Amino acid sequence: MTNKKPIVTRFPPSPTGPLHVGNVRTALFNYFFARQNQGTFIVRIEDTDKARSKKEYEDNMLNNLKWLGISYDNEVLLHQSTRTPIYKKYLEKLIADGKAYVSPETEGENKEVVRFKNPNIKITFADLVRGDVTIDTTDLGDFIIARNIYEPVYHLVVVIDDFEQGITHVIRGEDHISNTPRHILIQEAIGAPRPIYAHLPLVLAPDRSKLSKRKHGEMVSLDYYKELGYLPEAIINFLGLLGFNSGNDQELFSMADFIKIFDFNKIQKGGAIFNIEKLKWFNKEYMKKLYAEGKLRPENYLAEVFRKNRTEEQIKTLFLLVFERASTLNDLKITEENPEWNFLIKNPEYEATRLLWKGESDAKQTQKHLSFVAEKLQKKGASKEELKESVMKYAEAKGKGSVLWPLRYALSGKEKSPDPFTLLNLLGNEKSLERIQIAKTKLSSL
RNA sequence: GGCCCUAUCGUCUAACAGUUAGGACAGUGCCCUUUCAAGGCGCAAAUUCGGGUGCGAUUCCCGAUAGGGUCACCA
Repeated sequence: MTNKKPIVTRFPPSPTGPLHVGNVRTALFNYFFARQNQGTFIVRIEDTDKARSKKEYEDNMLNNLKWLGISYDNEVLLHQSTRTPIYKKYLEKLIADGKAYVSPETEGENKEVVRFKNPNIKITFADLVRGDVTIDTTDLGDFIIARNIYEPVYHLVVVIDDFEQGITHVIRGEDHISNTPRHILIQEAIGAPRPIYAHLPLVLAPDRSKLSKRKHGEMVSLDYYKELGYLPEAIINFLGLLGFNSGNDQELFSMADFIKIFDFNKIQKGGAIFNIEKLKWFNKEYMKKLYAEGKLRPENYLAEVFRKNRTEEQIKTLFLLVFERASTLNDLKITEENPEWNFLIKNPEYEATRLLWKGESDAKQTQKHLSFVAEKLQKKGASKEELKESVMKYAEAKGKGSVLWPLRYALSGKEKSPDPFTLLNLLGNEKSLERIQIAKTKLSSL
C-alpha cells in the first residue's frame, strides 16, 4: 500500500458576526472528514477585515464550537491580522516575479492597490461533490489581492494560509466555487500545491435563497437556537443530514456516527432548506434520551411556586405533563407568567356557560355531578384510586362528558388540559374543593 | 445580464437502468380518550418538460424551463 498523505481540513471563520448555522454545517463536515481519517482539523481566524472583525464574535464562534463538541487540533489559533509580515513577503515576491503589480486606482478607497496579473486561462478543478468544474479566468480580470503591501485581501491570505498550514482538503460552501479559480491562480503563482476541493450545497432559507443575516435575521445564528433550548446533539444531527444522507432509513446519528459514515459520495448537490420543524423533532428525540438518562431535573425548569407544597410525586407528574408537550428546553421552563400552566397556582377565571358539556343545558344536573365529586373528595381516607374508580363509575352511568368535562373545567378553566384526575392530584383536595365550589356557584347564576 | 452550479412527495432524502418509486418531518384519518398532549395504526403526497441511446429510463446524453450561487479595495 502507498503511504497516504495525512489529511488536514480547516474551518476559517471570519469574526464579523455570530456563528452562522451554515458555517456550523461546514465546520461539521470538515470535522467529520478529518476525524474519520485520523487527520487534523484546524480552526483559523480570518480577520483581515479590520473594520468588521470583532473579538466578541471570535469568542462567540469559539465558545459555540466548544458547545457543539467540535474540537480543533491546532495548538495556536492563527489570526490573519497578526501575519502581515508573512503576507508581505509573498506579495513582494509576486511583484518581483512580475506576477502581480501595484496599480494606480481612480475609484475606491485607495489610490494604489496590488493586482494579480491574470494569465487569462481556463482552470479545471476536480470537486469531490461535483466532479470537474471548468471556469475561464478571463472574466476575472486582474483582480485585487491587496489594498496595499500591508493589507492583503481574502483571496491572497486564504491561499497562503492553506499552503503554510498544509491543508489537503478545502471543504466549503458552494458560494466559493467562483472564487476557486482565483485561488488556484494564486497557488500556481506562489508555487503552492492545489488542495482537493469539495463544495457543499448551501443551507437555504424557506424562500430557497441562501440563509443570510441580512435577509433572514436572527434565525441564521446558532445562538438563536441555543437560546431557545435546542440541544447540540439535535443541531448536529439535523445539520449533518442537510445535504448528506446515510443511504439507509436511519434518522438518529451522533457525532461519532457521522464520523464513521461520512462520505463525499453521499453529499447532495442541490441546496437544502433549513426546516425548523424537523429540527424540533430531532430535539424532542434527544430530550427524551436525556430524560431517560435522568439528566432532566424538574427543579431546573419548574419555578418555585409550582414546586411549593407539592410532593415529589406531584412534581414529577407535573414535569412529565410539561415534558410531553415540549420540543425545546425552553418549553420546559414553567413560570408564573405562563398562561398554559398558571391555572395550577391561581384560580382560573372563565364564563359559567363553559362548564356545560356540549349538548348539555341543565346547569342543575352539572351542579349535581360536581357535588358528587366534592362529596367523594371530602370523604377522609379514600385513596386516589378509589376516588377515580367511584367517579368514573358515576360518570359512566351519567355520561362521561357530562361529568368529566365540568369537573376538568372547574379545576383548570381551560378548553385543553390534562385529565381531571391528574388535576385533582396536582391541586390537592383543598384547592380542588374550592374550585368545585366556585364552579357550582357560577352554575347557580345560569 | 455574463459565468458557474442544481433539479424525486410541501420539506430533508433513498433508488448508482428493471422497485407497486422507499423512509423521515410536516399534513390528514382512525384508535385510545371528557378536552389537549403523548402513543399506536392508516392515508395522501414526487421523478419539471422535450428529444435522443437502450429490450427497458428517476437513473446515461442533448436541449428547454425553473431555481440558486457569483460577479467587492467582505470573507
